[in-house]
Amino acid sequence: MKSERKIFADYLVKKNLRETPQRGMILDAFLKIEEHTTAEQLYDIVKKRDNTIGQATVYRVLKLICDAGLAREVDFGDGVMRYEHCYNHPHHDHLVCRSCGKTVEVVDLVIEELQKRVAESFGFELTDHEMYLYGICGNCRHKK
Amino acid sequence: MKSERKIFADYLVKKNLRETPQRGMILDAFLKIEEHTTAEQLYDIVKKRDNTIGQATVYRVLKLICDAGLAREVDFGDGVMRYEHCYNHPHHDHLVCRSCGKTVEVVDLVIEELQKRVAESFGFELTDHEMYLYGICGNCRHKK
DNA sequence: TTGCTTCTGATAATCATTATCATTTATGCG
DNA sequence: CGCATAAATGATAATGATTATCAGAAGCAA
Ligand SMILES: [Mn+2]
Ligand SMILES: [Mn+2]
Ligand SMILES: [Zn+2]
Ligand SMILES: [Zn+2]
Repeated sequence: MKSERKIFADYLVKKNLRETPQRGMILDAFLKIEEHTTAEQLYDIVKKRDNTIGQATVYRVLKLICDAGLAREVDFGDGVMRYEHCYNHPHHDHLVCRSCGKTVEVVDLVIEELQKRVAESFGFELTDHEMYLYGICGNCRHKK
Repeated sequence: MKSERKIFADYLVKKNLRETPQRGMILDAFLKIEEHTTAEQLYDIVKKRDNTIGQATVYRVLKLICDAGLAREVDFGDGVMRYEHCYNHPHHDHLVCRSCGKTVEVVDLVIEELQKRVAESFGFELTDHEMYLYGICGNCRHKK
């Protein structure tokens, strides 16, 4: 938490951007949330502290947070972008229940290695990837 | 080609929907395209044959074609949905060049198997998945 | 202060997709 | 064949998340 603020401050300095109350408040609110969050949800939270804040600013700061390496976009394909923590949250993929929407963060090093190899076999140098596994969770299966 | 039309016709009958000139024309145009195509691109093609056709109809028929199992949505994350053939085109994932946009269709049975296992290890029954590998293709690498 | 630049919030614009609705077209029946 | 009913179409408006615009506020440098 301390170091995230430091990273963000350093990023602003490096980019010749200013540290403002809004930027600080939005960053703090984002860091407190452990779930995957939309700009709208973050806006609602920040508004409670300062109801003069504009949602355009939330979108703008969220972009800065991503650029600073503290957040990552997650796209579950429902038309709304979500954001998750990046710092001290190493790369992972997502397992999503088609029935209740529950998500689990997963990582499989063998898959990651094979992805690299597949890319290379076609002459590509892999830079990143997206993998979403969809299914029915145990809970939902037992209900039916 | 013949069998795709048959599948679509059967699907319409099963769902009590009518076979119309527009539906036939849009399906034919879609089947002729081998690339990943947007609704807009398909609309432009169909319009050349019948400039009275509406793009809402293209969207509607594209949805029918998907439901009939002849097309699949592909989301490269650029805000536009693309469609690809499904019939006689077994499941595959996509390798996309971040520089030139070139796409390669790939499939790795080991990865597919591991995906199933990862899901099961969390109590999920895997129904489907999305995997996009992003990188720099050989061409683009040599240019730089 | 005084300029100058950056930030912000309100608002309008964008853009792919969906919804609405009046009109057209197909179908089933007497 | 008319007529009633239902489905399909095309034009158009609406949607909704995100982005652009722009006038005013706030910070900074001299
Ligand atoms: Mn996550
Ligand atoms: Mn494909
Ligand atoms: Zn579930
Ligand atoms: Zn390339």
